[in-house]
Amino acid sequence: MKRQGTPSATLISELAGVSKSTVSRALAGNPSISEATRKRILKIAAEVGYEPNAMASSLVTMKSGVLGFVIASMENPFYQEHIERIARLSAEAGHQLMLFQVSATGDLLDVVPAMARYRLRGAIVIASVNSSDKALEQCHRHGIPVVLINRLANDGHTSSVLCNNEAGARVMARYLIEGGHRRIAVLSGREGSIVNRDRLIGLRAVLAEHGLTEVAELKGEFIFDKAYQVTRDYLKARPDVDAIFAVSDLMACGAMDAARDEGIRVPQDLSIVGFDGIRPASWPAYRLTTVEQPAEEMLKRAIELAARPDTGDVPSAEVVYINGRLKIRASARKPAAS
Amino acid sequence: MKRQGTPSATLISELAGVSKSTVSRALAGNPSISEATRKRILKIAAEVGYEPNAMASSLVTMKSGVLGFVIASMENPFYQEHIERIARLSAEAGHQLMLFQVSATGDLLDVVPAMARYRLRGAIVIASVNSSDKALEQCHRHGIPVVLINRLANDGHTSSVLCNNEAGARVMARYLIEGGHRRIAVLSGREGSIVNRDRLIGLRAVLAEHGLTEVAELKGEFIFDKAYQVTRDYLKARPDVDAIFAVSDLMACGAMDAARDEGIRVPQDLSIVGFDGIRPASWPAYRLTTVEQPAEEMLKRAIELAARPDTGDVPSAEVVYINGRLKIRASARKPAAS
DNA sequence: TTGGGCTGATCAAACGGTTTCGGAATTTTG
DNA sequence: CAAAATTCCGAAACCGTTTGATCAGCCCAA
Repeated sequence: MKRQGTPSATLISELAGVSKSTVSRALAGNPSISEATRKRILKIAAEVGYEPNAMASSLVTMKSGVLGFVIASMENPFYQEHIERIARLSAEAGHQLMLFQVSATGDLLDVVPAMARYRLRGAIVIASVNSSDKALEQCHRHGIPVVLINRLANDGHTSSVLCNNEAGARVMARYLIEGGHRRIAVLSGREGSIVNRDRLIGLRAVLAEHGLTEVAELKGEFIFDKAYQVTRDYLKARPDVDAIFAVSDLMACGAMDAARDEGIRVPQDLSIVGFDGIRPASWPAYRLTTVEQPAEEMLKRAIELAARPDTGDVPSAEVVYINGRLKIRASARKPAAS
Repeated sequence: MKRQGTPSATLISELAGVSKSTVSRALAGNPSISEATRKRILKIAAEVGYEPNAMASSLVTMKSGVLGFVIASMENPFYQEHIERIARLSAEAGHQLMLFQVSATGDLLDVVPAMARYRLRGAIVIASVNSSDKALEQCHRHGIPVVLINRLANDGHTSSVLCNNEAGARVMARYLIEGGHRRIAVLSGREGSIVNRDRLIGLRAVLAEHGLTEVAELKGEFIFDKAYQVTRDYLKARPDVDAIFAVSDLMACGAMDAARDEGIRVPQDLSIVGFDGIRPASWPAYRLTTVEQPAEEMLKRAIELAARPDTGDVPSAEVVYINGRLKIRASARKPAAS
């Protein structure tokens, strides 16, 4: 006897001497099945290890329980770290997660056909993937609600959940000011990125309130090596600078390494701060003070939005901002205790 | 007119004035469809943005194109870093990736029902997830070939692909010896882990060849903080030690931070080496010499094994070892140039 | 004229579930 | 005891594909 694969509901029905409708209802907990037969069916199903075929059911019910998660090949560990978080959260919400990867130079458009073929319930797209209007429009045509993380669309369909980057940058900026820093350089990311833009806006707003402007803008492009190199070059000339406000933790770590290699002590000679809350930033080599993105809440909201019950009407796009939290460690001089 | 969702093959067939069988065959490139109608159908399909329903086809063909990737909630960034790699590789191989997450205290068994419901083509399970014999047996009963990464099973069904941990440890050990190190401590991981065991075996074999044994075993449990703490405590007493052989990069980084915080210079006073090839280990803060796991090849092989064409017969389990590569950086004293 | 071999398309039956509708058996009610 | 209500279950249609069987033409040989 060669048993192969998972048994079907039909098999269960034969074993139990009932129809497959009954099996289906029994497993669904439909009250129109007597407790006795329900028990019996469940018992048999458990014995033979029956699991209903998810594809068959989503075929007939016309609804899918799988969410797409679209990532890019990227260096930033922020999203890498939270992929298991989102897997857990979506499992808790009763969804499966399917991964789609677009190359660094590619566009969301590259994976839309695959997403459509699997009739996704919804999709979550992280900031590092390029999502053209055309791609978003196609998703909409295919009936796949998409949620952008730390990015905005203006097509009226796609929702977004973002860390309140501007507000976070403000609190960090104020913290630096209170710590007595006045000559602040910024280590910025890729231009055109919302994350970069809003964090800079927040910083500059606070600086302006104090009649300041940044003393330099170093372009780190969100890349570790680039950030290291550019701040090392900058520091080599011993510029008159108090603090470096890095737009991401990854770049902040690069900057700290640059300072270390230049023999500049952090935070005694120079404060360095970041933004994101990646794991290595907490290591003793860095002890980076930063503002942490509330990844858990962000992803939870994103999942909710991506899996919104289909109300027939076109659900309007939502944009939700969630505040980050200042995490004080040792890489920046602290305000005098008051 | 409210169009919702992706059009079906039936719609295409009506638009083209043919039967849906013809549509199916046309898209499949079946030669029994004339070039003229094939062109016409393809054109219409493209116009309305048709994508075949993957669930419907896998329902009838009885084969699925989705691979499971089972991860654990874990600290080790090694697998985090390569999740996008595996997403890319499986896309190249024509498969989709579905993510399953088991909690740190959980077992593969927790996700087997979900895996079965989606009738996975195969599954790849990384080392940090606990996979009980029962779980593996259930996978087999459900007809899901599973491939373990850096772990072994002995049930005759599940394949494994591993870095050749023992060999890697040997080359690292020889490198240390050639560098003049004689008093070597080991910073070990969780006991019972194959990775830990084989790397220790490799190290000890080479030490024995030179009439040596390790001067201490520090238990880091594969956890950064633990590794930091235990080596810091160890170093505090200024033991007579040449080098620390850490069983993972993550722990090596922790050890380097401990040395730094103890004012011990690396590599002048102490060499520290790791194993894995995680990103932060390459940062200037560490410049860790290590042996890199050949993640690309390992994952590629794993995908091949997990997606092996179903030959009807039970495909026998395979175990493949792939050699790692010594990556020399600055955290260990180098052998004198010969 | 009959028949055989192609070509190009259609029919219908699966695949494994869910759901609507209806029906038999049993119980409650008049 | 008949009628009505209730309980429990089965038959069949359907979801969107694939595929084996079939079939209508057409060309050509016998």
